[in-house]
Amino acid sequence: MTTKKRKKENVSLDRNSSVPFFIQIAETMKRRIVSGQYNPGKQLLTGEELENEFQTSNITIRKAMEKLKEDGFVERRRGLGTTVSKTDPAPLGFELGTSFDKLKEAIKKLNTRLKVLDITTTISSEHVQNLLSMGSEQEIWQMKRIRIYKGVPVSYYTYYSDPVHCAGISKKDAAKNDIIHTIEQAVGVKIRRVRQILRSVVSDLDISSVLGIPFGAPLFFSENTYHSASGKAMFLGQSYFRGDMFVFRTTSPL
Amino acid sequence: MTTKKRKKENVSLDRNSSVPFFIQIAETMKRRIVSGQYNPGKQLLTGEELENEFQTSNITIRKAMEKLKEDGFVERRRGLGTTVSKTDPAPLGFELGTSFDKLKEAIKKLNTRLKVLDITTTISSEHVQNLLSMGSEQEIWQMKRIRIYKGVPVSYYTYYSDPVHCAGISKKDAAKNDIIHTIEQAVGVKIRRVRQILRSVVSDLDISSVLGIPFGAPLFFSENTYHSASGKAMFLGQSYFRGDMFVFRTTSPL
DNA sequence: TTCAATTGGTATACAAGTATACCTAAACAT
DNA sequence: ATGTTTAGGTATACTTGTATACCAATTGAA
Repeated sequence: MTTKKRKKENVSLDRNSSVPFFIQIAETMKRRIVSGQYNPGKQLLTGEELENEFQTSNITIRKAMEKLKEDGFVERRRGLGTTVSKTDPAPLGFELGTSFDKLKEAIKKLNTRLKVLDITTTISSEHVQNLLSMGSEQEIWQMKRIRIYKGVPVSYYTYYSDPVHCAGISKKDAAKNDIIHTIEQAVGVKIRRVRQILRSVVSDLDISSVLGIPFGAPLFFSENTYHSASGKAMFLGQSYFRGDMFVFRTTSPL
Repeated sequence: MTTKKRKKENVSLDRNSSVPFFIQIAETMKRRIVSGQYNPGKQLLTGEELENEFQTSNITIRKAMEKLKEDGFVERRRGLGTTVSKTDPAPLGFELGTSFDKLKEAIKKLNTRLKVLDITTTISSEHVQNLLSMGSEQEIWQMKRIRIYKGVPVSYYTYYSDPVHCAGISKKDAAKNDIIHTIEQAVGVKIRRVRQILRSVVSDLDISSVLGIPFGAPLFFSENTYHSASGKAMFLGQSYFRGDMFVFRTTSPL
């Protein structure tokens, strides 16, 4: 064996993961390619080097590269090697502002429609009860809807509020873009402050089913509480945004 | 067969996923539990119901429930059923503001230290070159570092800039919290505007290795460009934040 | 032509995930 | 006591992912 290539060797497979090695490798290489770590025009990355880097076998590497080939990221030719073909980063996306008012404004501009999935009143979780300062055995009004862009669901919303005010909200009302306005009118109180938290999470089967995305796909999770002037939380919204379709953008003067 | 329980049946396994069914189910149930969809005190969710809901077999459901049991979310007793035990949501976390200045401020308050992984100059990707308006064959200065909290890496940063200004930046300088200040001094220009985009992504092997998290774990990816008064991008930062440890929070008056 | 490099493939072996079908054990109500 | 409900388990069979150790085919250079 000739010592021609330096070892890299700080990356290793996740042997606790249930995700097959060849998928782990394919995804990792995909990100390296789209982030420009390999010269797109030509050459690079031989099977043997990859076997060494990821400490795995012929077959596993070949399966990984087959997947990259299927997905159109590389071409492979006997005797020549593997060449990077496409280097496209993300496909399409919506850009949203991070502060609530900008988010709302940005979302209005999108050419999307809303579909109400259901409106119910149930006993809800402690977490929701606490956020809305409601009693533990009290029923709560709950509305679920999705946002659809070109026939594709892109985000999923659940809203909670006091049933005594919201019982009269119709499916038609609930399908309107400006849900806060609808609620304000139902509750009879002006919303003066919104508290928003934003998390990065992955999709489980419930969300995958609604949004039609794979299990484990990245998501933004946003939880908003809407407060009256007196500071009381009137209304709670939980939203999931497809990570492959949404980007939050801000420009800050320093 | 008695028709005692209504069908739910809109959720289905992701049969294209490489993640085993029992993991998909366990993760889905975990989220249902922590989001309070099952009464924590007692009862609920029998094996047969789950077999029906997820359209799978005895063994698969049992493996899923074993996993939930291992993770401490349920207890199972023969003849009685499965009871929800803990309902803890997320463990610990940092709260960051979404706008850049708030983020910077929030991060300073954290009791963390920075470790510089390496400083190099290389040919970088088209994407980085474009953002910094540099020539395609031009070398670029690159610095990688991680933020460590109680011995655990929590975020991973890569910075790019023009090598003619940054060549003199030492590892010690690079380990300082206020990297913008360091760069400003090196480049000799005041930064006046920051453009930030925030994405939700999942970890690949490269990031998993650095942050010590599982493959597929959720992450925030933030890309910041730092502009001078003239509008020129002087500096580029790419950051990954552990999704299980960071929350972005804003409060907006309406 | 010959050789080295590189992708592609075969054979064998083992482990894990899953399905089907059936059986066992504990708890409780009647 | 008996039966129902529910978790736990067995047996068999199939598929997929992976490792090891080979071999085959293509390309280009010496």
